[in-house]
Amino acid sequence: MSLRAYNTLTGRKEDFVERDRGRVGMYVCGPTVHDYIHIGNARTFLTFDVIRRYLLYKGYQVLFVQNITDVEDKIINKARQLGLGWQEVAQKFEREFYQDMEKLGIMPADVQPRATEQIDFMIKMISTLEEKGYAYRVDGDVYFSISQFKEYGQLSKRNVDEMMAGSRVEVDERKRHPLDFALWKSSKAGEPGWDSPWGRGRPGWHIECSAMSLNYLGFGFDIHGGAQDLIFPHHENEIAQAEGYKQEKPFVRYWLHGGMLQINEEEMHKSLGNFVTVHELLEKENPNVVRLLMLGSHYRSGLNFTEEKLEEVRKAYGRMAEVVSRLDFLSRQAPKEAPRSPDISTLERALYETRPAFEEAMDDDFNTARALSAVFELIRLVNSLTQSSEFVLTSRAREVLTQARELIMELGGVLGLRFEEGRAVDQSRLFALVDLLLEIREEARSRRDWQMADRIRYGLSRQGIMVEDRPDGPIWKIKSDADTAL
RNA sequence: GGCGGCGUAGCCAAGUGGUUAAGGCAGAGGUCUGCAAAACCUCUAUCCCCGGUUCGAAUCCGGGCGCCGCCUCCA
Repeated sequence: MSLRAYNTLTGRKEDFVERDRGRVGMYVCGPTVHDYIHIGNARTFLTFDVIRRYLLYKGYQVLFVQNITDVEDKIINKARQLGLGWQEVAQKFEREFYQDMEKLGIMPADVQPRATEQIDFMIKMISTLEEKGYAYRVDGDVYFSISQFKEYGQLSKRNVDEMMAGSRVEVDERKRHPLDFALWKSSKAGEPGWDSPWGRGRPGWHIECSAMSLNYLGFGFDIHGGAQDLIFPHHENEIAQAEGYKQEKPFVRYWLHGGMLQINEEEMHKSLGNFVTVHELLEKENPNVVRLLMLGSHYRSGLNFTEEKLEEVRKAYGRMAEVVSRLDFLSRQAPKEAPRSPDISTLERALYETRPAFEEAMDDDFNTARALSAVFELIRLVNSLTQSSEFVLTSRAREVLTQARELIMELGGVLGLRFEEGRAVDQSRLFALVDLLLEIREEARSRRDWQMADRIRYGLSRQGIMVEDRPDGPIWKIKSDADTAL
């Protein structure tokens, strides 16, 4: 079964055929670093993280590029507001972005260029567009003339003239067409600026992504992603710039767009007070829960984010994590003899059926919800076997369960779910366990139950934990090469 | 006004021409059980309405009703 993906450009699911055999070039519009990223951003980034992971799982060599927009009006405004330099604002929120992404378990991009490091290439593109008649100057600004690009509107399926009628845009009289957009903006004093053929200025927002994707992935790369709100005008403009510049098409083979996230049935807005940043959400929420919530519906659908849904997903994730730790435990146990082996045939069969079901779902335009159901089905069968009263951990059963564990971990991993965090036992928990055992031992000693007391001491010493009884109570230390007391 | 999408169980959500209509959460009953927790089993859907196409429709077509997103910086 081959991979199919919904391409916004054609409006259909299409077979995925990469430009260069076995290699996929992928670009996802990154953040403007003027504030913490919000959970809407997170949804999009999680979506493309999963797509990327699945492509890797399928054996593609993926080159993943994402920009950092570190010069833009919002950053400048924020800096004014805070009385900081624009670079300081950009640097701070770029750092926060990386931290949030890491917490969300999103793989770092292979290349993550900053807009300010690509100015030369943008200037080159704009100059070429100007030479080829796609751009014109007004004062110190340079605009792209959409009338010169016949296919403008192809991605968003808009008729440029019809749009004019219902347009709410305030028309800038200096532009030849209301939808013409800035390639280069002149900078006023105190604003960031670079020297250019058009004077001191800075790039328009749309040119960045064209420049960076072209620079790192080359023309005609495979996947360009973002959320649906970027289809128009941002991605439409990117196509116009890139195809105008190269005089070729297509700029991108597959345009993938994620659906919008809402909070309590409303669009997220600071003014509505429902603006949730990843930073604050992850202060109290497990990132895997957030991810699982997003995976529960198709990436192209709208998604309503609510506290109730979060609560449901917490439980579902708890079930997944629990079965993984149960399997961890069982796979470490010594197998037992049994007169009658438990019936493992159902689970054995499921082991063969789960992966194809998972792949079929993911191959069909990355249907994570359906893929997840295959994993949950496997989990149910594991529980059904291990929790039944007749269950005995024979060596064959252990083998099958270990395979089940590996499969759950692997497929969960393709979706970016991490179970190992819940399993890590940190030192303070280990110490608390030793203390608990010593408490029990003291109770045994006070009952003069020397057998129990010795058993605990011996058991601990086998783990390298030495107990010494002193008049004022026991102390313990971990035996090491230097035999240092803790 | 233009473009796109949605309406499936109490809730969330897959499925898009023929399967017992996935899965998660919640609820009821049951099993297991020293207590607790977990888990498993069973039950709960005339697929928004009305027509049409078809041997056969949740799935395709037409109409209606309801809802949403985008069209402006926006992931």
